[in-house]
Amino acid sequence: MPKLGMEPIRRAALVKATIDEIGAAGSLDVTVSQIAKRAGVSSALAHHYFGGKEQIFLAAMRHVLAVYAAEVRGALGMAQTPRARIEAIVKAGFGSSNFRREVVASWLNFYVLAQVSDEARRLLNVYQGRLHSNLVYNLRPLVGDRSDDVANHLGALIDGIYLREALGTQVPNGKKATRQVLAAFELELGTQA
Amino acid sequence: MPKLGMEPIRRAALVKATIDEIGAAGSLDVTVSQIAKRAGVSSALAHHYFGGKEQIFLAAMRHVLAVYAAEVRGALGMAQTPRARIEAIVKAGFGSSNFRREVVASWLNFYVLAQVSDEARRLLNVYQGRLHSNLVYNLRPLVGDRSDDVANHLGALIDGIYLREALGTQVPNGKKATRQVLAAFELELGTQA
Amino acid sequence: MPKLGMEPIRRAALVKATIDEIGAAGSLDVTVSQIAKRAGVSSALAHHYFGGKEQIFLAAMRHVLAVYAAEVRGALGMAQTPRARIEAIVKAGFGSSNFRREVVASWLNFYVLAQVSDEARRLLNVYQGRLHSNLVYNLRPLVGDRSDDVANHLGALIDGIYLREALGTQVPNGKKATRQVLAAFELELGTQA
Amino acid sequence: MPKLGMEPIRRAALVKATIDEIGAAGSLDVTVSQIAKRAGVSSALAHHYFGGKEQIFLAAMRHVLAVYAAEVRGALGMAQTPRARIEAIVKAGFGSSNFRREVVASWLNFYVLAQVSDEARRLLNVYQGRLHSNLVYNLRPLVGDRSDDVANHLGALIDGIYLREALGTQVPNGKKATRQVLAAFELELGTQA
DNA sequence: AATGAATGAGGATTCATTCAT
DNA sequence: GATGAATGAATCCTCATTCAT
Repeated sequence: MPKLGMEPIRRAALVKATIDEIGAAGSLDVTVSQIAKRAGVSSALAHHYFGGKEQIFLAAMRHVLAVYAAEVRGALGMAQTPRARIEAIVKAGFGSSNFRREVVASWLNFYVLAQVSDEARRLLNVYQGRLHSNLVYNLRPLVGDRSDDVANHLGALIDGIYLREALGTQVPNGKKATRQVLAAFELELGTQA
Repeated sequence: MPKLGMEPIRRAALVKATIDEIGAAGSLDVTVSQIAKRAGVSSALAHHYFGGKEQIFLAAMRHVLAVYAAEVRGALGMAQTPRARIEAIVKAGFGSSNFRREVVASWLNFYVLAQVSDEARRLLNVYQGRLHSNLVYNLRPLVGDRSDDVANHLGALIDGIYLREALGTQVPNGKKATRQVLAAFELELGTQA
Repeated sequence: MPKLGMEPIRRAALVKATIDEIGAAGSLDVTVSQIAKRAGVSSALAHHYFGGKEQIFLAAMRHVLAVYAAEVRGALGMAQTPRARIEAIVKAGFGSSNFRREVVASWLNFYVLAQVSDEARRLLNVYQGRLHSNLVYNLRPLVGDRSDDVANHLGALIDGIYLREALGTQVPNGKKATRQVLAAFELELGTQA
Repeated sequence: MPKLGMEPIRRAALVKATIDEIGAAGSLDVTVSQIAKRAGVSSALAHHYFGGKEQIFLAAMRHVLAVYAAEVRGALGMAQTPRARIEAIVKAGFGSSNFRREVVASWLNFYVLAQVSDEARRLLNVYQGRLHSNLVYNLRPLVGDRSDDVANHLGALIDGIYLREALGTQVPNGKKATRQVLAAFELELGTQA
């Protein structure tokens, strides 16, 4: 029983299904049919709405990045001091939702996609740029001129620790990850005195 | 006219071809035929020697990790002090050979593979463990008890910076990357005083 | 906001769009969606009006034949003598409108369709029969008993020359084509003397 | 049980199957799978040897044209005088083999293909050029300067009559077709006197 | 040791057609 | 009267893999 205005609903369902399917496979080796079936529609419809497989992936990537950005924004909103905001950004990155199978898989595969797809690389750089800006802005009152360098340090450290936690043999430990980054942060602050 | 003792030569050629092909594609979406053609043999031979596609990938992964390990070993051999050895390890990771298209592609794709393939994850953990040991061992004289934490800090930072350089919009800059990690190292040393 | 009496307008638009689309593709490999989009309606409507793809094609074929028949009729109306009427028929066949991309494509594809579709073959034979009758009728005063043979000669020659002009490497030249057929006509007349 | 040197055998079988399949369908709406099945191989093999559907069609077209050319050559070889050679060319064109379902279908569809595919148009023009040369050459001793015009007349007439016989309601009649063209030939000769 | 031959399984994509609104 | 929604069935093409030689 076809209704009107189904498009946004279907698109959302397909994006969700794509992320889940990538999570289940661990890679982008996912067929449009699998995605469509998980979303409860035909593969033809997926093509109808997105135009092709690559665009489905990009939509999924956009979604993951948007969710992450929203989490960071939410965390920032509650923090009052620069220092608290830095901590909020770090914590947000290591929230348990970011260690869910499908989110990890999405990130890793987006890294791969970014090598080849201009649009994917662009999206990734936008996200990294925003994170960097946030850090720089809040670091300025604390470390002044060094805020750019420190932001690079913390930003890269977040990525590196995320990678290790995500691919380690043990269950990812967000708390420990957060602690590690904040320790580096304290270190940088200590040099100010 | 088949020669004797061709096996190791063929295997090496196929591994090399696999890495190059992954580099050219940016992903593991490479066909055995492409690999075989690049190696100058038939695809049937590739199967004959490796048994299947996954095993070809694992052999390639082993090769990349081995080359990296050799570079580190080589760099360590020339360094006399713990501090020099730490620096050598960092520098080795950011040598220009590690930023070659195909090496970057290999690493990123091995991360992806590691989610799914037990053998791949094992290989990755072995490499990370060895790197960690090296760091811990050489950090001990410098930071004592904290050597494990510091090694985690530096190890993750190396990975994170590598990722950002590899996927940035600019040409990767190994010198800058090295400087960034060593700055963090100095920071950690500074706390000793 | 549907209007009343839209049906004939829609049908005409769809027939026109079909012919144009066949012209653009050069073949019957055109989708109902393409046709419908060109006509500015939904593909569902095209089905609604015509019942299916084949019927859309047949309607287009009928249209092309009807236009051609009308051109011939128009030309005949102005000619006063049998000889002038023969010339008019020939000229009408090689008018520039008949060498438009989409008209050529229509004819060639109708030949193909005529092998398979009974209705298409019937339409084609009706057209050929009418042309033949016209020729025979007007040839009678000029060549008497031989009018049937001469009509076959001229009719086939028209088709053959049309084919060659339409598919040649050069831009079709209706004047030259006309001259060639009329030369054959004169030849046939000459034998009377 | 794979043998060596199968390629030419498979190619020939696939070309034959293509022509037959086009004949059965009456159009180029034939799937690679149908063709392959008729040739007794997998569709994958068809792609392997030809690269794609269009190339299969072109190979089939080349074959049909080559067969026709061979028939003309054969007929020409036995004729001693220019006049006999003209007659041989005409007769060859209307031999019963050329009215076989699949040959007719091939020709009609190649006309269609020639509008779109450069290679197809080229092939068709080569064939027409060769026919024309043959006619011109043998007409020269008979009609002198007019040989080019007469060749055009006869060539186009052959095509036109072929078309009408092939698409008529009655069984094609090669004898009658031949007679018709030769009558036009006599007409042209008569003007010489 | 090495390969040409061959294929089954699948995968992205297209499309005519249907249907509820 | 008209359409957006939806799909089943195909179609081209690819590819890992097998096998006889």
